[in-house]
Amino acid sequence: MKLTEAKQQFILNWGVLGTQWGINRTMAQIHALLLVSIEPMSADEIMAELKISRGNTNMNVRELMDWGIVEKILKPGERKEFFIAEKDIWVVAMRIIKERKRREVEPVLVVLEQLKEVEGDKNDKDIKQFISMISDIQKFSNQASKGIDGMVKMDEHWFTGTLLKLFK
Amino acid sequence: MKLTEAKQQFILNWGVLGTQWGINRTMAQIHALLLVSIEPMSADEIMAELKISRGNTNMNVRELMDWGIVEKILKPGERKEFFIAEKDIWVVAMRIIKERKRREVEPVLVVLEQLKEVEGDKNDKDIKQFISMISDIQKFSNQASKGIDGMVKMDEHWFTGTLLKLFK
DNA sequence: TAAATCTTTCAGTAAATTTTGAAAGTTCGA
DNA sequence: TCGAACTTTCAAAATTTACTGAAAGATTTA
Repeated sequence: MKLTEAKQQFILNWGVLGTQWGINRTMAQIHALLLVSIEPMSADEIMAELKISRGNTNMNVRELMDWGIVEKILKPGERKEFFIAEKDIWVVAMRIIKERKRREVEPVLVVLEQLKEVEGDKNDKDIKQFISMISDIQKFSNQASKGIDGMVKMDEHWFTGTLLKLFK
Repeated sequence: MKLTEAKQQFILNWGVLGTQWGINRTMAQIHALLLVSIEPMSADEIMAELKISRGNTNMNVRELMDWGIVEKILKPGERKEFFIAEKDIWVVAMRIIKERKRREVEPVLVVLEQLKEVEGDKNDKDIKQFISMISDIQKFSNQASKGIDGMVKMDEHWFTGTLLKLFK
């Protein structure tokens, strides 16, 4: 398999994985494309490579920047904007996890906290079991958070150097 | 807030969270409903509660059973089938994580392994960076796996007893 | 300040996913 | 072996989500 083809395969697979985890296909593909691209890419190049529209490109690149895993850079003497992805996979993963937690999980936790204040006799069997269920979810969430924090700290230099870091 | 209302809120929120993580809304809602229901529920009861069709109910309950977090039970003398959810949140979470890994992540890892066998000079800058990117993803994936396994073992009795366990 | 070049927005369209409901399938008791 | 009670299937419809492309907005340079 040629390098170009391998990169395409990578992009395609990354797109599918994204879809399954609630991330839109194009966004995941642009991310993959930038991950395997040494040079920063312009919107036009991304459009051409993935065969998508300008609007689509713009929206998803912006979203990737919101997630903090893609950056806009300007080349001296060039009018166009170029984009690069954070190449350190560990950093990428942690940003994604933190962001998803903040955006999606935490709002639910706020609601759960409220739900615990359900009216009625706290000794009532039904109410007891409901509160206990909610508490367990909260406990789980806390444990998971701690686990992840542990992972963040886990040997910060676990990965061997790569050429990719040229862009850091 | 009344218990009934609180349960509804829980179900709704669980549904939204599911959607964001690539799980269909109804499936997440049925799961939530069974989580907060003390008694096993029949398809008819689920349909009525969530206002969904028989077909939809059937498909999603089956899917939940495939994930190993909902079980079918038969009541003696009853023709209908009833369903209960695994109530231990820790067990639920671990099943989901393991299943998603198996179904969604591992197939990608297989592809990645293949992609490392890209043709060409392994000293070529482009090829080097591509392989190194793939390797980093593999390494990350391994570390995460280990981290999760660690969590599984982490104090297996972290949670205090709940009435929910009556159904275990 | 006008024109050229590039970016952003968003209404309309397209694609993907989910849901329905009726028909077919199954099981069981009489 | 019939039919009542229930479950499963799946084509079509509904809904949700993503994408396009043209127009408006911004920025730079001449």
